[in-house]
Amino acid sequence: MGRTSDAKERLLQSATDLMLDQGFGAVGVSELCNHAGVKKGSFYHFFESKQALALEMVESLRREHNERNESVLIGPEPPLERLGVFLDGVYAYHSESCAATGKMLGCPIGNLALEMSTRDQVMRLRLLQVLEGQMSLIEEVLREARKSGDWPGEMRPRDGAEMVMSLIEGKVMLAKLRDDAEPLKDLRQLTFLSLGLDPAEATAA
Amino acid sequence: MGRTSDAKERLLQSATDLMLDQGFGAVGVSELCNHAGVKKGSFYHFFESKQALALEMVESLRREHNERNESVLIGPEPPLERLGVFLDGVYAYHSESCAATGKMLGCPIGNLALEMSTRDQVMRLRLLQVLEGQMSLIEEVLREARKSGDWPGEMRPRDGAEMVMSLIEGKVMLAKLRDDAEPLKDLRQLTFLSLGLDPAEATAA
DNA sequence: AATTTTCTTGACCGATAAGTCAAGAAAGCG
DNA sequence: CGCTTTCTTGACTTATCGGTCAAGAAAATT
Repeated sequence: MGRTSDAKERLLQSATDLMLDQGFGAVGVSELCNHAGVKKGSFYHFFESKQALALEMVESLRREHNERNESVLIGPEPPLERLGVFLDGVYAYHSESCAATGKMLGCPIGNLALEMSTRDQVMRLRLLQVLEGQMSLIEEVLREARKSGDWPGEMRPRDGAEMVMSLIEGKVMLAKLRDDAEPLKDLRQLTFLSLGLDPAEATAA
Repeated sequence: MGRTSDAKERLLQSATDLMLDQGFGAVGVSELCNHAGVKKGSFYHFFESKQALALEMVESLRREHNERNESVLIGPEPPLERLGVFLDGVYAYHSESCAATGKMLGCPIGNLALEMSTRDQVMRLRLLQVLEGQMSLIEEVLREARKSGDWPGEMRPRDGAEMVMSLIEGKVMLAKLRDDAEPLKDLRQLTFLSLGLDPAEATAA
């Protein structure tokens, strides 16, 4: 019933394009509308506020993120191999987006987190959810690696997952500050070393 | 010659108070002036732009940061003990500022880095300088630890320093997303484990 | 005391911010 | 076809943004 439109999808796409680069605050509603080829009135037909748009954007980021991560981190392969592929994927992602845009954009979640989480509790909790979801996947991988004997030591899988996540976010921040994705190239090796694993051996396992 | 004033210092102080909480973009010049008890005309007498103010703020952050870090990371104590004290200091800092403000503000440098570094190259390079300075100190500590035999293994001090820094920034981000400084409590232990050290033993060393 | 320099004040600028609204156009449905 | 619902349009509001300016007040210098 009624007219159909893909304006909402275009707005969400423009939001990810612009806000992941410049941040939430630096992108105006008008700018967003221009980029999407939509008039401001239509914007407020689909979203009750700029914040609401951002929340939907995060939700779609979460879905996308989660889908990709699950497809990599869950599977029949040995757990540490899955983790390695995941870590290489982080480098590949940033390397490609860096080459495509000419800028090192950084982590979509991390960027929004540091910009907004002291000012917007709803947003903070959503972003936390995304990160916790990702950590849970890593935790499960580490749990399996412990069980299969691939990951010796006494570090708890939960703590290990937090460590891996922190290492990723920290390194991505460094890469962004250097405007260069190359610092992420050794993410796999660095992470494996931090977990107390021999990278060469763990990859072969 | 001419009138004297501490308005500039008050403005810089207000800037750290407000921008470290809300970010650069979210704090207006007027808000800044109100907080400092200074009229806008005076603001532009001392700073040629809002960006210039922010750059001076970063410079003062750098000095303060560096002073504190040098006093902890350089000294006659065993290198790993110094590193341990430094890491505990990170927790202490955030724990106190969190208790004082009721909010987990996160890393001053990291916050500005993710907000501004894709939009302002000058700011990006300044912030990078601060982080590189901090990493150099850690690198030197690791170099000494390697030399004295306290830190075995083949990880290069430079890579170790990057790892430690990434771990800190990543964990601080997580703490900020959780609005709680407690995740930083085990920063020392976690870092030592990542470096391939037994935390208990390294502390005793 | 007179001069000169520095700082302060408050009114003001154009631009842009997020958000509103009423009227019209397009499509789906009976 | 004709009705109804959904989407689009563009003009509009109010507030705030970063920044300017000219004139005056205060202090240091001579």
